[in-house]
Amino acid sequence: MGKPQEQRRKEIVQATMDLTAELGIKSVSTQAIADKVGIAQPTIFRHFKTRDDIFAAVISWIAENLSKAILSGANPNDPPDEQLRKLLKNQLTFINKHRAVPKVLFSDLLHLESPKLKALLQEMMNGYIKRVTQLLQQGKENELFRKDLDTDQTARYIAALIQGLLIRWSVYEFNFSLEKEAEIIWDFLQPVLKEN
Amino acid sequence: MGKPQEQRRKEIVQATMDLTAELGIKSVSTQAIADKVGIAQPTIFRHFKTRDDIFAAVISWIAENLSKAILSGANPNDPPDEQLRKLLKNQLTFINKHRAVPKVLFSDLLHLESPKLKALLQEMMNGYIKRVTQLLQQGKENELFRKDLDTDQTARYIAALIQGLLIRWSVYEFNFSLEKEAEIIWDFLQPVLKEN
DNA sequence: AATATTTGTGAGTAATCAATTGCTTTCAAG
DNA sequence: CTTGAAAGCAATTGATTACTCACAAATATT
Repeated sequence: MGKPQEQRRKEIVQATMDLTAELGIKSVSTQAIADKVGIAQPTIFRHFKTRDDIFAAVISWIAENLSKAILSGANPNDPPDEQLRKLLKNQLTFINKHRAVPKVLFSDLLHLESPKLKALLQEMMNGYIKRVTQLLQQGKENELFRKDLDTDQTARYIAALIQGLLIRWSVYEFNFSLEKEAEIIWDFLQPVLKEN
Repeated sequence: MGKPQEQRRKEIVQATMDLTAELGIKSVSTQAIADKVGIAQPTIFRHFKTRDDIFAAVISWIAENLSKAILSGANPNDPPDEQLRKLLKNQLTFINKHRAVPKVLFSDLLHLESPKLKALLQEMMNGYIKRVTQLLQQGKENELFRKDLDTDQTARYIAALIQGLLIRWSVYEFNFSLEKEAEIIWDFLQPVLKEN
């Protein structure tokens, strides 16, 4: 017998993410994954029923760890604007380390293909927007943000801004630091959030 | 003999865009295109050397017509802020009519695959950012926009914002009007562009 | 030690798809 | 009316790929 179920599954997910970052999703065949892990191709199917299931596991991994990263160091005693700043920072720091994220998020997967995967992604994005909306709302209540701020709309645009940024990052071969960009985006957002 | 070269090419490009909007790029096979046009699959290759060449033609078509749409009704006598508003409006109105645009723009194509296609896309995006930067610069000079506006940075973020918006539009099955969203985005941007 | 279960593999299957080939039809130019 | 080129097609090819199957080896259970 080889390695125990759980460890192999993690290895496969990790290999899939590495390959995705390098090659793009389309080129990640079960053969390529098997080669990377160092097992035979049919062995993949001992651990995952289908190829889509592998990507489902990848998306779950990302959702889980991104969520952790965003919450880590979130101090409820901080004022909401500081919490939001940290959220953006933590988010981009995490993605900076995982180049597969934009490739998975903005692949053809997402534009139809598997409804199951699409649902997973939508759920993740909804959670993100919900959290940002919450912080914006709190900031409004504490009079840190402008009174007429449309929290829902703004949260969606912040999410859109980040997504667009990730696309550029991915298209231009990760040739700038996402982490640094967090500061710049935060500055960019100030006039939107705060009174004059 | 069938239809003349140029007309068939256009038909193939159009069919490809229609199918892409419906099914996503991955499902657009040369067979599917041929069926839609009403010719045999090998006939496709009388008009295009490879499948990638078809998508190159699609991207060129988009680049050309998006550029036209953006410039159409651009009155150089308008103040720069009004020109920018119209640019966003025209851009989103155009894309609203062509659902293939986000699918092509944010497909796996873009995340490596064909370097030729990637170069085409980058060129298109660069042209867009250049134009926006120009208008921001003019607005600054006319004191319509804040003095400390980083035109380059802001142009990139406006582009990112639009890209993120297109992703949401595509993911949520085009269930809101992009054209209406143009106004909302414009309002959102006001505090960024203008002095308090 | 005997047995059952899990993990592993080599060989293969079936499907998909872009692209080729050889031949036919259509049409315009001379 | 002939001829040559463009446009068309049926049949096929070659490559890729997710997934299966029959069997072997390793490990856990009794």
